Amino acid sequence: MAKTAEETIIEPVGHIASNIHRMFLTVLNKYLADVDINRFYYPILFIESSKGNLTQQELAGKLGCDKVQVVRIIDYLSENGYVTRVKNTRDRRKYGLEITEKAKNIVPDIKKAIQKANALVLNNLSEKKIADLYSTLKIMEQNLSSFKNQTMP
Amino acid sequence: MAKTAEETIIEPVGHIASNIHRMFLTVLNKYLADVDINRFYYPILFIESSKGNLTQQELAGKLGCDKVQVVRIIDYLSENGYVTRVKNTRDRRKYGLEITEKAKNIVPDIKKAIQKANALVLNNLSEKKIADLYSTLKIMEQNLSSFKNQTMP
DNA sequence: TGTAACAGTTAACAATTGTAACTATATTTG
DNA sequence: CAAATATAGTTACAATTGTTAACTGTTACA
Repeated sequence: MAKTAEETIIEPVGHIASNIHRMFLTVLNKYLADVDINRFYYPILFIESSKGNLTQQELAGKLGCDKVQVVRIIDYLSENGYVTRVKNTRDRRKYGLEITEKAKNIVPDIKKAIQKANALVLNNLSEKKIADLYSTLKIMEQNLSSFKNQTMP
Repeated sequence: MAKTAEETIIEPVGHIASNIHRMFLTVLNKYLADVDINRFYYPILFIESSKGNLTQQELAGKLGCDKVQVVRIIDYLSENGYVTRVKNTRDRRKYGLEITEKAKNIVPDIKKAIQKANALVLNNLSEKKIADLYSTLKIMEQNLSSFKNQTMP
């Protein structure tokens, strides 16, 4: 069946993932060409749905990135008028993230664009294949993040 | 079954892909910590298996990136003594890419590391799930690249 | 011969990421 | 309570990547 390791070049999963990621962003950007930002659409949805009760650390957890990257995301979104930082009065180290009216107006567009881009990339795949894909990707993320939290074996 | 779009935040496939890519590279680098390069392992395998009959353009096609990025890859690999450019005598615009002895020595390590990283990220997944994943990812890549070659619909 | 196409390079700039060191605030603990 | 420690967020730096345009040298072809 399968060739042995010596004969076949196994494509690293990360390499495929990288290509898909890059192309996906290009598609999403074309669908959202009218919006005056060109990235970080997805964090806006989290901030919107959390109704102000979301700190930057929590957002980092949801996005699977580190807190420095979140600072960059929030800087970018607030510079462009989509998000504001609101000091948490109980714990003044924290900020609650809130979206602006400007952001609320484009949330439906973002959702539609993500759906449309997802539909494009998942074209020619059955419902079952798509469900399997998501569950498989989630398992992969877990495998990798549990490795990250280990010392080397 | 599934919630409607208004209720659920659909995670963009590209976002998942990005996280997997980033974590995968970290894993691969840890497995190859002894090697004095920290990226572009995968291109080495292509160059090795092509026995000198591979131009930079062809490599770009195989890797799914553009020729400028290939220049950077080959610059990096040749500066570190893993690859040499050999002028094609028939078409003197082209170079044949060849790997050095130093590279040949680490090819098995690279293959093992990629296998190991793949095995890690694909842990807890059956053979069938893995095969499905690869075929699904390939379909996704095709969907995206056919979009790229279109004018906007 | 002249013109277009191709392979590869260079340069410039924006975007992205990783890391470490830093400020300010809160919590723990002796 | 004071000192040590932890947490939330920021800043700064370095390396990488993406993208585009302009460029050299070579080949194909009309």
